[in-house]
Amino acid sequence: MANETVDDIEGEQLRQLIERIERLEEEKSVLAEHVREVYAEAKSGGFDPKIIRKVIRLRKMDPRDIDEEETLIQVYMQALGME
Amino acid sequence: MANETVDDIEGEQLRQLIERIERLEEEKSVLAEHVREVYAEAKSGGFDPKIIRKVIRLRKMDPRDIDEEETLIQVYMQALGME
Amino acid sequence: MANETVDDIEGEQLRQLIERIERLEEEKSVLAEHVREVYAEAKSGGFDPKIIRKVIRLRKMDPRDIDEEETLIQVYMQALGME
Amino acid sequence: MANETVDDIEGEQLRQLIERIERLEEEKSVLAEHVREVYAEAKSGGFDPKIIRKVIRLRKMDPRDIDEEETLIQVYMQALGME
DNA sequence: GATGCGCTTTAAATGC
DNA sequence: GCATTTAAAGCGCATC
Repeated sequence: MANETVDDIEGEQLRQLIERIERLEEEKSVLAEHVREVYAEAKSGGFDPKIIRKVIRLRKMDPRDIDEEETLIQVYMQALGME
Repeated sequence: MANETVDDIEGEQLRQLIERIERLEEEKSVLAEHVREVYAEAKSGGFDPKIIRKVIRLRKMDPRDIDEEETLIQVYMQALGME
Repeated sequence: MANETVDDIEGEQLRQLIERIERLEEEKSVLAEHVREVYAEAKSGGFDPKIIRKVIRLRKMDPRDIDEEETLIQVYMQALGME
Repeated sequence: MANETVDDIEGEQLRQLIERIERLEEEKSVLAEHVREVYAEAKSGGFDPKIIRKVIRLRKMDPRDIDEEETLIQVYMQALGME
């Protein structure tokens, strides 16, 4: 109909924004489910999911940063007399 | 080549599992970025992102559960003399 | 002894800082355990812990802010035709 | 007074439970604030708060578990040809 | 140089 | 008890 109010229009904008978000979140959920399945598959194949997570995190980091951080931890440990 | 060891094979399995996870996580990141963009768009359009998040959460809930929860909160509030 | 190095001193500073943090965190853990116990007690007394958490959150908020937020949610819901 | 209702009594129970929780949470907040202050002090003394957090986490772990985990990560890395 | 804001990570709580 | 989901904290950036 012709007599839409400004509120109708804003309502329509809001609806579209929300539906876009909901659609994207739904897609994220599907992917997250797939990730869980791969971890389950890895576990049943004898791999440790926890370690896999740490390895993936390390692969995302700059090797230089990894070294730097490990070195600092060692320095602090030694300063504490923890070897 | 013919003389792959069991370790090679397991390494290959591990690599494939990890790469599948990394690919899925990358896709999730892209979607998450899109979600952020929609929220930014909503904000620039005068909508409150925080409220939008609450509305989306409410839309996912069973209306019956929403009522039930609100009622209970009211009961507890009154028991506390908080109106 | 007299020949402490600067590193010894820094190590000692670091140790003291870390031990202070660990002590404070330990005290926090004890309190958190007590909180869990009170929730368990409430539950066994027939109260719903989840609702209690929400009530406590509301009690921490400025009543003015609570109203404002609820109003906005209603406005958005109506704009979406969700009643 | 004598004519309290059951609801009054339950309301009183609820109030006491909630106030105990709020009191404990308040104490936790105070301690958390102190923790933040110690980290700030450490930072101004030239220590890296992020590394301190990691060191504290390591100190809470069983050294045996730390070694085991590091070893596994190395094994996985090598299986992936990441050194 | 400090403060608010958004994102990321870590811890807790709920449900199975 | 484990796994998922949710709340909180820390961190970095961008701004004033």
